[in-house]
Amino acid sequence: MAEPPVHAANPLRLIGHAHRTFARIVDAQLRELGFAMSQLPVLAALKGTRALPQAELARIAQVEQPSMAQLLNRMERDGLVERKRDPNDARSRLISLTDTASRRMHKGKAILDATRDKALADFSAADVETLHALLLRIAANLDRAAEESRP
Amino acid sequence: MAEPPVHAANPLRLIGHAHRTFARIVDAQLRELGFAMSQLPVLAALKGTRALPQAELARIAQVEQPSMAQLLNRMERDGLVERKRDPNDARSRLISLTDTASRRMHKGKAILDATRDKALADFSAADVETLHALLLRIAANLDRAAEESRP
DNA sequence: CTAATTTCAGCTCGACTGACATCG
DNA sequence: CCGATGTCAGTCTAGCTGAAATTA
Repeated sequence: MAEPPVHAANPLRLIGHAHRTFARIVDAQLRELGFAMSQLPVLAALKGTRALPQAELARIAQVEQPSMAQLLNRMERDGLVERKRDPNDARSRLISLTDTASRRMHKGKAILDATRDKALADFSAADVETLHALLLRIAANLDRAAEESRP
Repeated sequence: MAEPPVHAANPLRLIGHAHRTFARIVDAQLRELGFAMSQLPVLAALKGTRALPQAELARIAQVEQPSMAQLLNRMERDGLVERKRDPNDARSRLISLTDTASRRMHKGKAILDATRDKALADFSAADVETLHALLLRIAANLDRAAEESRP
């Protein structure tokens, strides 16, 4: 007994497993392009608009600010983004995409979408809608819980 | 414009966000007890049964073997588990809980369950069932996709 | 003086690769 | 001797917290 994986009625465990597997598949394919999954929200946010400060990117990607700083360090190292001093605020540095990142990013998006489609292969439109609605409720509940514990 | 988080019709992004938020909340509370969320599957698997080899724990917790080895290193360092040589197989070492871990783990489980209940606060039993079924399908699709890319 | 922005240091968790030992 | 199995060692992402430095 107690042999099968212990999902035991906890959807949150399944959520974690799905997330890790998805990231593993996507990252393996993106690596050949010099990208990573975590970078895609940054690329998408910067594509087509003006340069943005680090804190704004952290807010958009929904990660903590130091996590975004580390991510941008790697992206700068890999030639995907540039940091330029903000002429109006010496504390701030504005992030913008390099040309190569700008040119290559649509391929990354395609990989992400293709893998998402595999994950949802046998889903009807109604299934996707149902799942999305349930996940939105969970996310809202958790965001509220997180906010309550750190006021 | 372009202000809202970019969930943009991708349930996998919502899954990632839910997973991180959940882990952050649970870990913050478990830290006060000297636990971490990732350790709970190990504690649960070892509670009440015989000692198990590392590879078996990795299978149960659904992480790769080196990840489990690292996790057990930290748990051994913190006095939660012990490794003893397997008398029947000199390659293998059997993992078992220490008394203190055994005594404290129910509190950890309680925290996990309480946070799960917050996440699913407004869910009916049918909602939970529906979500679970949808997630199982996604997990199966992704596991298949992962297996195909690494044969 | 206070608040905002970024940076730095240190930690956990997970993945991967490659090596090594041992079993059958 | 050989293939399979169990473990270990090293490196890399990606996230977190907490604290310091700079400047508005």
